[in-house]
Amino acid sequence: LLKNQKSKIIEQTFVFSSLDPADLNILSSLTVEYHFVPDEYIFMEGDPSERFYIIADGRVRVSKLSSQGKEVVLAFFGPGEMIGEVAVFENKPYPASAQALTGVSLLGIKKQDFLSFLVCRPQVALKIINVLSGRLRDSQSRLRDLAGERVEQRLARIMIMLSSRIGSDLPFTRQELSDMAGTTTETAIRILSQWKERGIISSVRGKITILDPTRLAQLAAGPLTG
Amino acid sequence: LLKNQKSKIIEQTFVFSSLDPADLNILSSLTVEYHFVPDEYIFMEGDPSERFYIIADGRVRVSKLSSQGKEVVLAFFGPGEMIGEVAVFENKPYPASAQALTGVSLLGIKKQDFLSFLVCRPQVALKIINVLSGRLRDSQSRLRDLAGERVEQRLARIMIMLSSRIGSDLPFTRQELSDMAGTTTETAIRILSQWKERGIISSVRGKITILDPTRLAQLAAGPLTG
DNA sequence: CGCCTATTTGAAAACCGTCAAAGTATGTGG
DNA sequence: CCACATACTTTGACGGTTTTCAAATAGGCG
Repeated sequence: LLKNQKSKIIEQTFVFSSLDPADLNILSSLTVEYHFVPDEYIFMEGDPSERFYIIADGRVRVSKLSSQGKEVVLAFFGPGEMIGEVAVFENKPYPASAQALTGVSLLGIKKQDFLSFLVCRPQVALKIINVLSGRLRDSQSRLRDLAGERVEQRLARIMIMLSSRIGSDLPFTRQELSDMAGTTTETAIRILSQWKERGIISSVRGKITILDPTRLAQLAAGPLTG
Repeated sequence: LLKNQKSKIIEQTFVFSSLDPADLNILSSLTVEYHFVPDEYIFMEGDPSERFYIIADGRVRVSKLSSQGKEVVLAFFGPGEMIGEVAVFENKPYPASAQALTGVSLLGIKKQDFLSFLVCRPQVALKIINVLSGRLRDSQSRLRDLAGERVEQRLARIMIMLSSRIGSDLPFTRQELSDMAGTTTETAIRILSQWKERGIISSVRGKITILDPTRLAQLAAGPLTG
């Protein structure tokens, strides 16, 4: 990839959108390009963290394993988003695994290079604070859901969250949804079957379409409380 | 409080520990002192966020409510830690409620004052990034636990996490523990009773003492897997 | 067509929550 | 100092949600 193309990709991310051309140039010269095929792991939970990545193209799933080997999906990320940054800022191993869902192109930046770059660019630091704050908010909201809400509600909320990001066509299997909601494939299937009967969703293999966002939102809000 | 005393408090926090005396002076002049009695709410989930707080003294519980009104505890904080910063950085309402557990003294800093201060102090911004990264890591680790582990394991992990921060004497009721683990008081009691019989813990009203950290760690790791 | 994966369904059981009741510390006021 | 209120702890029984295990069906792709 040419440095010019790298700059274009970097410029389109939220975190680096305010960089002037000179800084953009410096930053892009610090990046190295990486490619992954579908299902390939970009890094694994516990790996030493050498760099973080900006997603240039494709979709990435970030997950952790429970002690029983059950996969718990933390988040999905797409073009323009960062992954692996928590490990870099804490100077610790990656806290979760990242797996390519599609073909994925990444720009990687070495830990030390980036920290040096950051010290002189408080604007970028503030944007990173912003991104981390948003992720923390999401994460804590999901904590509340997992600790306090029933499976049906959790599934509804996950689907609403996903549809707000990628539209009403959700390219996920029931297993992927159940991993996100912290439940099992079978339970997810049973609940989605009910929804299908009631006309709230339709689905074909590996894809779910939300037909009635209003009723889905009612389900997400909880059982008839008044 | 004298400005000098405020500076001493601020200086002892991780985030502001590297500030030089001049900056320390500026920052402490931006703070206002607040006091809360036990059980009083410092702010509520959904309140507009005007400022964030540094804890000078006392302990604070941060929690969210589920749709059924069940309280889910996100974290406890003590002297030198920040609360309410996510709301400030995102310029959104507080995502959770903060309640004083003991008598609490706080230093509050207005949103806009702090953001202006931060723009010129990248060192502080980097420390904040560090703190947020750590909290995100914790939060995601708890997500994994809630989604993938059994109640006994979650309780064991919570207690280990707490004891690593405040020692082997845990000043919490079973209800507080159950709110942290995302379970009910009764279930927490049943499990802790078993542990007491097995000599892993002892307890008096409102306080639990860990007697056998090794076996507790085994429980946290999960059922005999091999 | 054959293989792999996704979806579906059923039955049984485990885990945990809910409800109810009683016992036990702690502190308060008389 | 005792009585009483309050909050924490304990125990039992029951039931519901969800998981687990098993097996069958169906869609997509080489």
